[in-house]
Amino acid sequence: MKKKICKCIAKNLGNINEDDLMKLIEIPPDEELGDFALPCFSFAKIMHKNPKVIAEELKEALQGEKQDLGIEKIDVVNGYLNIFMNRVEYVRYWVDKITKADFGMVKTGSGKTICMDYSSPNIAKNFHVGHLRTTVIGNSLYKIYEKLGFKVVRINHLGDWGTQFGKLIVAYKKWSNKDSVTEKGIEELLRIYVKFNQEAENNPELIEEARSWFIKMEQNDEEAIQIWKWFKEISLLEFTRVYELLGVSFDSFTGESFYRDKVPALVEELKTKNLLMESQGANVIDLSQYDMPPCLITKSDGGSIYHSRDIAAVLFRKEKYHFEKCLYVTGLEQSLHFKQVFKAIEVMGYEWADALVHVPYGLVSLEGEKLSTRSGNIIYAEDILHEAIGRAKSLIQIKNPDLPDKEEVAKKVGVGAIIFHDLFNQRIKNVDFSWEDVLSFEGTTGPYVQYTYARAKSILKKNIDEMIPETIDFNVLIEDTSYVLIKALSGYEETIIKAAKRYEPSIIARYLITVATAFNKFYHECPILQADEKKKKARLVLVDLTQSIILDACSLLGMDCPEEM
RNA sequence: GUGCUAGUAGCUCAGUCGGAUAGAGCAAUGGCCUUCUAAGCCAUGUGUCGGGGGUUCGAAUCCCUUCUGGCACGCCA
Repeated sequence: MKKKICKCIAKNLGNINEDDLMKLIEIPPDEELGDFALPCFSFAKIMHKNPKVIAEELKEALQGEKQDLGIEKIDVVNGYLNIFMNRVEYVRYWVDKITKADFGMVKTGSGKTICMDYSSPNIAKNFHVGHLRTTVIGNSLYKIYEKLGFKVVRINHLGDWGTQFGKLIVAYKKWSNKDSVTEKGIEELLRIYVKFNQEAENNPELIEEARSWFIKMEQNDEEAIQIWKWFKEISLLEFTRVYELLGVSFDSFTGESFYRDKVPALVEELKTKNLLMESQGANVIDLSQYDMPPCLITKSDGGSIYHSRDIAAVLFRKEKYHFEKCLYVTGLEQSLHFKQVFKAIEVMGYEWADALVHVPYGLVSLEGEKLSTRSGNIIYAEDILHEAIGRAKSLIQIKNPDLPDKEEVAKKVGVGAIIFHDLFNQRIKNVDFSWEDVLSFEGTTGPYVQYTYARAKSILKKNIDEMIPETIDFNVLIEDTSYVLIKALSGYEETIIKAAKRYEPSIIARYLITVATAFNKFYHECPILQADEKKKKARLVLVDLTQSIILDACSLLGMDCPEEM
């Protein structure tokens, strides 16, 4: 619709092309100012005319083609050309489009592959609020890209290799035993890890001992590997519980350890390409000409480090998956690390280096303090989820005690609240964790959206015999409240594309609020069951479209919607 | 010190490839359940868009500068 209008305007303006016009045309801030608007100020200079005059001339020029373009009325206000669409035509167009399979969207991904590295918790540590963010953001981006027709490879790049396991082995041998770890699991691992760090402050020899155990691991020492494997299994058990609650899964769990035997080949390649430099006993890639600190490849003790493992990992992924793009959903604090890794790939001569994207998110703190396992200033993902589910359960008890499947609904609502809360603001914002915010179920929250869905579903259920009619009277849907709702629904495809382009699930979350708000107003003002047949039929179609878009958009966030709540 | 990042209503934030009176939610106050789920709807108030320059017909948005918070700057990840 917009395109057709642009074409016509371009024809009349002469020296402006259609694409530029598409960008200029905007949606007015107010319903009373029409459906589309063209500010004519930029033409004033070129044409040496008053913008008002230009707008008037355009208005005249378009008069003849109004009907053809589906335009109802054209106004000129303050140098703006305000275009009012014929509502019946507009409504018909969008209802037709959205009713089609997948809301009539175009699959732009055309099967290309995107690798996504997210969640990636560290073994032997608890899964906390911070991990929740990368997991939920990553999962949503996966759904969004899949929706657009990309093939996404979900990689959980487990933090399962590194000096910390040397520490853990030392700590295990000194302060724990098989039975305690078997019994208490990750909790025990955490306890001895914390103890190690405390002891090491006064006893640096412990660090040396830990380093040598890690070297043993890198040399495939049987005892070291056995303990490490055991710790890994214990950790995965806990992570799996959280993933199941969240409804998140992965295609690959190849973590850092998987790349340990691939680092030597990388070192060779770097040597051949004359990129490796010795510095203070370690091997580095000098990046000073790019104003970056050097990128560490091997430590002075010969061990690999996360830079080199990340480089080895991306080379492997490119080889295996032939990705079009590779995303890393990690904290903003790792920006420099990824800049270095990406630059390393570039200087190694791989022209696809620009396919690597760091998708950063802000830091989570607790009462203004950094999260820290050691000081106990920490909140675990599982606790948050269970707390929210409990909250949902008690609300159901009050608001809808006769509801069947209370447990199931409480789970969907509680988890939905957490996911939505985590995705509602831009990724980059720092978050100071607050129970009050997380457990809020009113206003711009997940439960609000789910509630809206349940309302819509409930209406439809009461009209099972009232099949959604093929032909409806679109005139019913042109009054303001319905029209605003349809306009909101019509923005779905654009919203998904924007969210994908900016790697920003919050755009979907905000969109859902817009749709839900428009629907709740419609719900309040336009009776359906009591309306006459003509109105009832048309409104039911609108309820059905709204319901299906809410459900679909929620799924893009990784959120479930109960049919009743 | 260098770099990255954020600064918009009392609080949490949208809006930032320049455009019409800067918008939501929370909190506060008042109204709406004999009508489709009140986890809802409606109404009311709040702004040096961190400060200062500049570009422009027009700046929260672009450029410069400055202040404040968060973070990162080689043998942890």
